[in-house]
Amino acid sequence: MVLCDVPRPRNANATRQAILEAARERFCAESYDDVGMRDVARDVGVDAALISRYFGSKEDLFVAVMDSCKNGRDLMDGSREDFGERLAREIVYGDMTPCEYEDGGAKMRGLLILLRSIGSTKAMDVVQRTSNSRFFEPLTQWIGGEDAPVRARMAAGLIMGMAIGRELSDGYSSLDEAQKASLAQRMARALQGLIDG
Amino acid sequence: MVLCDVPRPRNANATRQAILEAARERFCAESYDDVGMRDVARDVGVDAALISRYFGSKEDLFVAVMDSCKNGRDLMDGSREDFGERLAREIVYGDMTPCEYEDGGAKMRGLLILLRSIGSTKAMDVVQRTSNSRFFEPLTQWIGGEDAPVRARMAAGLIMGMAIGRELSDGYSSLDEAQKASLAQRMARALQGLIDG
DNA sequence: TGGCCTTGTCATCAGGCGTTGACAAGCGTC
DNA sequence: GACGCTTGTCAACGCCTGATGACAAGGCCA
Repeated sequence: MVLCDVPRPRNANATRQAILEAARERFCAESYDDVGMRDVARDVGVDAALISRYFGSKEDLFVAVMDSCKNGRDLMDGSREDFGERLAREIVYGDMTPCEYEDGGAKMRGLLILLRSIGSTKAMDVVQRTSNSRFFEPLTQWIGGEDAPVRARMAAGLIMGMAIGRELSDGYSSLDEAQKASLAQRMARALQGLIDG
Repeated sequence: MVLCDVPRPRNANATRQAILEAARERFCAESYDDVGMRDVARDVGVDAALISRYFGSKEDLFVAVMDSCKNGRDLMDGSREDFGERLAREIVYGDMTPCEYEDGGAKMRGLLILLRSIGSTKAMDVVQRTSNSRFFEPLTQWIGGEDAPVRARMAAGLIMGMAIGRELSDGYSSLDEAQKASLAQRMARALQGLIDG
């Protein structure tokens, strides 16, 4: 989103990194199909051809973006006791759209990117692979114990579904504050129940 | 998917209907962006230009498809007591892909189409409008009682999330039969709990 | 049978996409 | 200061998309 009129110093690593971050923002806000190489290039202030040269193809860029995200595992940062509340708060109240580096909502970013491109045929392979290796499997392992795979699926389903529901209803804008609080509480309880067994 | 080598009898209504059904199958299996007018036309055995003439634009066709689906409300067909079990069974065991008319999985079709195109910027307006008027609002009304909007969001989230999780993990193929049963049971209980209060 | 409205086809358009290879400009090194 | 590698730009390609308007052919009615 930041255009530089003063020419960027010639630095391959920095440019590559800038492309990666711009792409991450784009994939965070739009689906795989809707993100264009030219869009990303414009954000960085660079020619689209450069992206092809640095990353190979659009799909490779997408993979690189996914790899650069602190996927899944971050959801499990913090104590086990308030997992439900943390997640619920993040989804109901957190701002997932701005997508700034290391900031609020950053934890959800990898997941958000997956959800955005979930429908795209072209990205499906990557999405499936990534969601398994970066989301389902770590969550299953983290939950542990009896019936962990099943409980992880349920938790993941609830998390994804609520995140999508939020997108669909524009940040749960039709709910008032009390209702949002109630939603967060219900979600927290449901998630925590799945974690605790 | 059915190609007719013998020329279709000239019948505007029938052709229009055939286009609508072919489009419904396509939108059921692919995202808005991935479905091409030429694909739909080929399925029907007709020229793509005809679709434009009958339906106006691709977006209009998408709207017509959504209108033609028995959305949302169908999820609430049947008794209130086994809502959770019905839905859970549909999602965990039902085949949502074949997408045949009036057959198993048909109830989920409208929802499936929404989920498929959830990431597309071009379809977002229609998706948001439809998911509200055909899914969230009826569900809220059907649940009724105290806190209905919140409980409806939770239920919708769980349904959508589990449906997506299913797509992501290829029909929960990594789970064995016992685990699938456990998943269905957990989901049924969670949903029913939301319905009952 | 001849006319005419309806139904469907065909060629084509403008625009967008990802990608490519040839060229320009910066910058360190000898 | 000139060479040469790196970094970035530019123009173009081939392909695909949704949409349009001119045209062919079926089918009904007089």
